[in-house]
Amino acid sequence: MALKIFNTQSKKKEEFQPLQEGKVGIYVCGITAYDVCHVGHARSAVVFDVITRHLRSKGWDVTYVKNFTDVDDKIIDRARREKTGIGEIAERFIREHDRDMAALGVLPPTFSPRATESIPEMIRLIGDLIAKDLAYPMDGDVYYAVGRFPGYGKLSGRNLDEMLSGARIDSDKKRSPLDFALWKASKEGEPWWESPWGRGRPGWHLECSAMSRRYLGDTFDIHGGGEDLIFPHHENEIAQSEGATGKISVRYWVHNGFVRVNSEKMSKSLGNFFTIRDILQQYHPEVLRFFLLQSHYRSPVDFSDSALNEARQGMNRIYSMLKALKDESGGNGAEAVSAERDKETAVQLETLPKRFAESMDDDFNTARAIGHLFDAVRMINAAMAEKKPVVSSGVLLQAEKTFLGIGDVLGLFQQEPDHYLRSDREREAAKRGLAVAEIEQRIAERLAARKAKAWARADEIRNELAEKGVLLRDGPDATTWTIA
RNA sequence: GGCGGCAUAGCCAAGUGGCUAAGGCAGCGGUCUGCAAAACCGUUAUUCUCCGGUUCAAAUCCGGAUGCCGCCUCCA
Repeated sequence: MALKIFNTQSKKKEEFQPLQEGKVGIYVCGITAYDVCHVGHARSAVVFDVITRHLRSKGWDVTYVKNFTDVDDKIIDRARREKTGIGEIAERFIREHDRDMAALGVLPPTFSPRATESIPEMIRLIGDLIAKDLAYPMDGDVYYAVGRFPGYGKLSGRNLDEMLSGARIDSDKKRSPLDFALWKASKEGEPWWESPWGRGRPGWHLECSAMSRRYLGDTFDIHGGGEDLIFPHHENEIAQSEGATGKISVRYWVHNGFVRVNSEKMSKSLGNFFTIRDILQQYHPEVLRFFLLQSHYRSPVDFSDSALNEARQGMNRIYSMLKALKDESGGNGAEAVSAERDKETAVQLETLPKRFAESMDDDFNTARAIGHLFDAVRMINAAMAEKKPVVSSGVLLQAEKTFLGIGDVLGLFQQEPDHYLRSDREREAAKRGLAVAEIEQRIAERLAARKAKAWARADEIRNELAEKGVLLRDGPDATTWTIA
């Protein structure tokens, strides 16, 4: 099966061929470490985590690089406000970032370079650009001469003249308003490094060119990031990298869509953001992942509590099936007769990984892939619901194995089903200020009433709990509960 | 102002020329159940924002309108 990837530059789905047989290099723009991450960052992280997992599941040896910007105006501002060093600020928020990512089940990249570790590479890159007359020093700064790079605008689909007409002048040091800083002379109290142009620090765009080249080479397979980075950040990266090397730098550009809140982009500047950790207090990390993966990575997603709750219900459906599967395979279904349903289910399960992989190969269509998953859920439930145990232990085991295998690619279903469902109940109960022990006490009372066939009493307790949002489910020998 | 994207059921969301327009959530009817819930079965868009056009054939391609969003300043 051939993998197709939508390339931002060509605006088409293209068949993906790694540069080197069996190996894939992927670079994703990470965060500027000056604050905790919000759900927008979570989307980018989860999307590229799943992309990387899928590439690996295809047998490729993936080198995944995601950087940290650890020197930047915002970091400097914050350090100043908090009367501490930029190193401390960056260190702190890198740690917070790593904590959030771990909680989200995002696998660590192969390399997580920090900008300040590649200053010599950046200085060399600037030197090459100046030598090629693509950059010019000016009073301790160095600027990229955008007009001298012929391909400028090829990623974002803009042309220089149009941009020039709308550009505003933000510095009189630049020859053209579109030129951007490769190196900034350090001002009083700012961090600096020695360079041929004096003490200063690197421009933001330069960092990614230097780091991607250092870890992945002049030309590499995939470069990713949020769609807000297309212009100017990624356009400038192309100008820098390709200007310096004369080679194509990135073969496939991949950009994820935004997380929105009430139809507006979630962002720091709008102030309409939710931090990852706040959301994870209210929802299981897999619910957040599932929510994000239910839409295609290039579409915008609208973030809301009700949307998360819908995702939560969907996850409960799958985990309930997985739990039933476990209960069943440990129980009397083990030596079942091989009925028609059994064969049907087995066939569907055999083809599920293929259908899943095909969806993923079609530009990482997780939404469709998840649809296939639910088809299988219904079938497995149907097989288990038949009166007689018509599903053989082999099929049950296969079902479990298949779901866990697919879960490895999506980063879902990693929990023990029973544990997941219990933690969901407990979390939801806590949100509503309900005590689990009290609920279970009432359920025990009701169970006693039911045994005595005191139905009125039993229903009274059930209604009382239902008013609080606690829904009961009577099993053969126990009553479980969930929250609406 | 320049450039670009999106519009599919009550809500979310796949599908980008031709089989019955996936799937989830919510709802309704049934099976099951002491009654429920869950699960299962059935059902919920003769139609894909609107108006034209191309085609034997369009949600899918083209033109126009309307609405929403993004980038052009830092931003995943």
